[in-house]
Amino acid sequence: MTVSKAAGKSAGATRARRDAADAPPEALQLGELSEHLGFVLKRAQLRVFENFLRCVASLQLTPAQFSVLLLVEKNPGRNQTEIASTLGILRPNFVAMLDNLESRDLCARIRSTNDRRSHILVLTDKGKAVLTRAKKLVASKHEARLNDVLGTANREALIAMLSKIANEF
Amino acid sequence: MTVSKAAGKSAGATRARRDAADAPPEALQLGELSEHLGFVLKRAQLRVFENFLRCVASLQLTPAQFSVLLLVEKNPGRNQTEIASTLGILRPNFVAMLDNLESRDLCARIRSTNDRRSHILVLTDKGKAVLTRAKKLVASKHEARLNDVLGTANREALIAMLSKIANEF
DNA sequence: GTTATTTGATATGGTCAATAACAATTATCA
DNA sequence: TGATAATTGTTATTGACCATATCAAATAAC
Repeated sequence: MTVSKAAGKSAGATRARRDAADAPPEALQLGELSEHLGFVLKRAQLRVFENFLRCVASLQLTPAQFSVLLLVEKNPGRNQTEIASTLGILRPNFVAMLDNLESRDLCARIRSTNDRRSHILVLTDKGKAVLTRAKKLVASKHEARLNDVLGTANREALIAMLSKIANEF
Repeated sequence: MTVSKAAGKSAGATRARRDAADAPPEALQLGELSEHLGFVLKRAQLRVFENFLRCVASLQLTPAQFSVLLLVEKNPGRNQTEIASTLGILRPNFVAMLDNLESRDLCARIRSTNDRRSHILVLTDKGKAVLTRAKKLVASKHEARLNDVLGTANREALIAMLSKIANEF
């Protein structure tokens, strides 16, 4: 990674390595790339998810799992199809996710008495407690970091723009 | 997906379906979720990638492939390790990607005369032509759509904030 | 000149996303 | 009512990505 020769810049004509006096290899130029929305968006998203995982590492929650717990808390009495589709998760892929949360006693499936095909989702007491702790960690460590980097006003503007893109693009 | 009963809202006590006169089932409340950076960021990114794929569908380029072509064009004479690591792609995973681009005659691997371990990457003539067409499609269809949704000033502010997050978070 | 490092490549496993299909249950309607 | 269609949760399966270990060839370092 550090031995490449900058085009036409090396002192020796056919030399594979730099002399001690040579300049370090130049960093690659991103060029246009850094102006493309998709590129910066993807990179920012990866960083934010990394940071989220670190912030709630003590609770072993992924962003997706956190979203499920939040949505179930906010919408008690809904079934798997409703919760999954709201999060953009396909029903088949939601099964293993719920198996995980249920095996950790964070969430429970309850057969609906109205429609015995469906499973009503609820948070367990442990699930509520974990979610409360997770919210505190996310607010104090994760979202607070965003305020440090951007400032509160910019933070709100960013969220608004991203929501607009998610809804209107 | 449309038969669930809102908690305590249904007229009939143990009825599984709505009467024709019943209100439509309420949409789920996102609540806090829509204020969480990771959530809106991920959703925006998925929409943007979808839109990108549609805009350059005629050229059969993914965002990742477009990034590779752009970076190779901007940095002629670099090897696989350098291009891949700059894009955050691991070297093993970059091999198949290059196999694809090379099989389509968009990109070529050339054994370096300086260091015969490494492959210098260059765009073929066809690769240059495809990239030129891709840039035009992306500018006129994809990035232009962002301007329509946000306005030019906000677009630039958004890119700046996302870059800051990608670099400083 | 022997050993360590680097480059591209292969093999492999893990996590997600997407589709088809199935049993149980419920909806539709002749 | 009874036959048919649709829905719910589930399984199986596939492909796209991401990550680690390892290898042969070439080079670096001592």
